[in-house]
Amino acid sequence: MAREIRRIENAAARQVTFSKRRRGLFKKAEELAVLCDADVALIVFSATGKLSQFASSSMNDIIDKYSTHSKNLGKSNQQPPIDLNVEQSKYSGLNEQLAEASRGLRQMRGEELEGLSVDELHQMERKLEAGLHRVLSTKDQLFMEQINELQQKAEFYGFKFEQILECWDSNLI
Amino acid sequence: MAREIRRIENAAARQVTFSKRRRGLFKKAEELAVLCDADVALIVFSATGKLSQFASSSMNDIIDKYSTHSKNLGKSNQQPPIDLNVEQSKYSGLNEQLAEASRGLRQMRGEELEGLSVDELHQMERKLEAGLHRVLSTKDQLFMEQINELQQKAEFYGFKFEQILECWDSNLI
DNA sequence: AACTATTTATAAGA
DNA sequence: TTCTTATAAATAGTT
Repeated sequence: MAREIRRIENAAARQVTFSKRRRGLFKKAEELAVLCDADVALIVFSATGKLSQFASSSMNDIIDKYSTHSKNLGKSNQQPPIDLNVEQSKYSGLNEQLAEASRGLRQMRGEELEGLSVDELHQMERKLEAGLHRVLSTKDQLFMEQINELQQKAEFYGFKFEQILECWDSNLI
Repeated sequence: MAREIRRIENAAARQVTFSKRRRGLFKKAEELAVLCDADVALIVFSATGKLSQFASSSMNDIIDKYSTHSKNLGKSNQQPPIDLNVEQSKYSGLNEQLAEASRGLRQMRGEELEGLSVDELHQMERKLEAGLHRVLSTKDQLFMEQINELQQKAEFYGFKFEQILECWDSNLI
């Protein structure tokens, strides 16, 4: 049953549909970006105000490019004080790598199984497991690196900030 | 006919796919906005630089809302003082969850396969895949949350730091 | 969350 | 580009 495209009145149903469709939408946004080499930014606020976002490169870059393109002399008064664009682009690169790895697993799985012997199936299982572990550890490592970097950044600025406040309190400045 | 999600090398095919999928993506973006009362902004630059956009309300409003949301720096010291221990404990909780999920997958795999029919093996493959995807997305989400938090923290302190340096330079303090 | 019946999207070919 | 059609993917309704 095709559903009419108008606001779902029942709040619970609306929430369920939101979850399902949001996932689908983000997936397709990423697919478009990868398949067609497009630059895609997607921002979604739920009815309750929760933000989800996707950007194939850096969200800030895309928004800037958009602002220029649409001749919008507008504000965009925000430019990150520290270099967070670097973090973001690094992160989307990570997404690509993960997509790649997952694709590999999917391919490995996708081969026709009907013709194979039990032994061959067993081997395939092993390959699958090996692939899974490679994916998980690659991913772990990348995430870890990024988290460490951000943590250091937070620590650094946090430290500087505290330091300055201390001086301030002591009337050193 | 499933197509691998990687850049389409043939330019003509890429263009055709871009047209088709872009249409689909915009349609779904609008449907999500209407059905679920969400605020949605979608910006797409083709590989050749052409802009397409959709916004369920005003693009500028959504971008502003996004900017505020993703870097809520403006107001005074409302950000929690830096507490990296919290981050770390959260992170180790995450590791536990992952270990758990992986164990589940391994168990699922570990059953004796010799006695099973090809059909049953097929089913097992499907379960494995489903499990893998659940693991990956749970993990993604948790990492994502953590990264966002750290990013905001880094942004906040970075911003404060810059602000203070500016005052300093202007001899305001 | 998981499953299934349908609908929708889309890849390939014309 | 647009149309057609076979197939894959998304999702509405249900459990």
